[in-house]
Amino acid sequence: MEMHQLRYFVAVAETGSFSRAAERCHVSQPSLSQQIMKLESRLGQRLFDRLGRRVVLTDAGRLLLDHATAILAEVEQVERQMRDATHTVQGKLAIGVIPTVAPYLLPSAIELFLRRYPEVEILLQEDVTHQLLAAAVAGEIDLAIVALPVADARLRVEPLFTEPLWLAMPRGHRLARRKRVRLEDLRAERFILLSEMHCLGEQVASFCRQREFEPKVACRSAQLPTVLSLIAAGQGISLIPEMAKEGDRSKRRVYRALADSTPARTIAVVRHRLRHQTPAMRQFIQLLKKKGGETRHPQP
Amino acid sequence: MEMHQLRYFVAVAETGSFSRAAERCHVSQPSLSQQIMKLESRLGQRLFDRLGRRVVLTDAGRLLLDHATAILAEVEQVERQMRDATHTVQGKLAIGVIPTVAPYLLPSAIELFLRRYPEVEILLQEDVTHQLLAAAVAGEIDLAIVALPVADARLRVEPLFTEPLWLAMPRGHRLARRKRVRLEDLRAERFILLSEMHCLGEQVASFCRQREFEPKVACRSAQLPTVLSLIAAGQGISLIPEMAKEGDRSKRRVYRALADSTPARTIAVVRHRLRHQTPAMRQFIQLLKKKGGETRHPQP
DNA sequence: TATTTCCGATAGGAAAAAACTATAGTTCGT
DNA sequence: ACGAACTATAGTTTTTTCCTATCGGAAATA
Repeated sequence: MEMHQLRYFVAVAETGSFSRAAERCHVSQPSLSQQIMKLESRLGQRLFDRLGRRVVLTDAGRLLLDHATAILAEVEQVERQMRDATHTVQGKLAIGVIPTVAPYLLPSAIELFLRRYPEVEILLQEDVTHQLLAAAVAGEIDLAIVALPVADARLRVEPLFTEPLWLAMPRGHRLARRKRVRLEDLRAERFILLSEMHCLGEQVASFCRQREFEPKVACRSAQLPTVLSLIAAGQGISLIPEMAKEGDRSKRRVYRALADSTPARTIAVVRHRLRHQTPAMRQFIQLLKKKGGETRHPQP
Repeated sequence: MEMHQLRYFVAVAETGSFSRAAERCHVSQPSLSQQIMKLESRLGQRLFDRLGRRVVLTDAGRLLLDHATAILAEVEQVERQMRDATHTVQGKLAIGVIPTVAPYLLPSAIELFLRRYPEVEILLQEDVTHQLLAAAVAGEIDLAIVALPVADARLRVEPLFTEPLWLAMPRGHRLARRKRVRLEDLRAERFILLSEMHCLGEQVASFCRQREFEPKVACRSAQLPTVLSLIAAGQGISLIPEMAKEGDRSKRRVYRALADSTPARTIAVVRHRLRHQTPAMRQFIQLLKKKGGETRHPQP
């Protein structure tokens, strides 16, 4: 049962004539007759009674007509939709975000985006970098928002912005009194870090190691709010991304920049190098860039 | 957009691989790849992202997948239905019947038939012979139940049964006293006939003319119940088919057979000579024959 | 009734489409 | 870096579809 056979069939049913149907379908009458006969033999049913000059549907033909018109209508609809889809921002958009970015950057970005493009359905996946990169490689998500570095030849990395990490400590901490805090001053401090799964945990640790001291780790937590709570409770200090600092409305913590060397992280969009880019993807990335540029320091 | 392209497309989407899809579809991998590419160019959209070893749907592909599976499911369904239809008594059955037969023969026949074959939908058309024959020729009805003679080379005529016409008169009529009524006795009577449109009207008139007398027509009515009422009211006599006589529960009319020559009419099924016969048609005709044979005199 | 017209089916050959084999060019895991 | 796995390309063959010409039957016309 082929599509053109259904087209010919409907044409005959509607015109009541093989000749007129052939004309309408821009084929010769014998070609059309053959295709109808082929369809009939495939279905094991006569579809038309050839009553001399007139051609009428058999009962089987009437049954087929309903389905045939439905099928052709669906085909037409999907073809139209596909043509529209070329330039329309629509469809599903699967985004992966790391947990130390998700709650600060995404809600407002998604709200803005959906207001502008209500035809898009966003599927959000929050997970650690490793998982997100695997998902991007596997094609399970359209794009991942993670922190650099990302080293995978299969992925295309596009930096969005760089934000500083702030030294966070409890209100009344000895370092909080100083105007300028140097890295050296942190040697004696106990650090509260995220678990090794989270890139931010490792970033802070490796930042310290690069400056040649091994941070004393008081505790490794699974999520940033817990880290902040522990800091407020006086259990230690940490380096906190600016977007988290700005979201922090509590008076129990204070933030200081490091005077001598500024730790920072760069947030980037990552997608599969071979993945086709839909208008929705393009627009969303553009929005993220704009949003990053507004409040933070963009970086090439 | 061809059916096999949709089949290939769904196979790739489900297996996540061109090679495995080709295997499933029993074609070579290059053939399948080409058809997918052809489909993509026809729709103006990439359907899959070829991510090295893995193949995943694009957004457009996801959209198409929904429609494609729906279309293929409908195709499969209709093919199954068509195969069943070969031997199943089902579908629509358009029947035409003349008014002097319809109310007596059809209700019980249809009820019996539908109880046996509930999958059939019967469309009843009640009209005079001329119209019914035209409808049969045009293929608008599957079969017509009319009275003979029918002279049209395009139609196939199958007699069902022959039934006598009874002389009907008002209770207390002078002829009602006689045991045997002869044709000769009718010369003086006034006849109540159906209009010329109805075959029965002409049949009675021509029956008389064949016996070489012109009936005196008191009135020509549009339907048989009216004729019966007028007879009861003493306005005249008529010749009434046996099936109408048997349906007559009134005491105000009496019926007599004609002694010398028995007028009769033969009821037949008529259908287009070239029309394909469905199981439903075959079964319905068989039922009519059986029904006719039970109560009346079948005729070859 | 004979004739013309209309229309679908058939026959045979041409064109188009889809299939295959072989192989090139990637990607990706070891 | 090598080899296995996979898709794309090239060139050819097979299958399918389409066309022209014509037949044959049915219906309208003369």
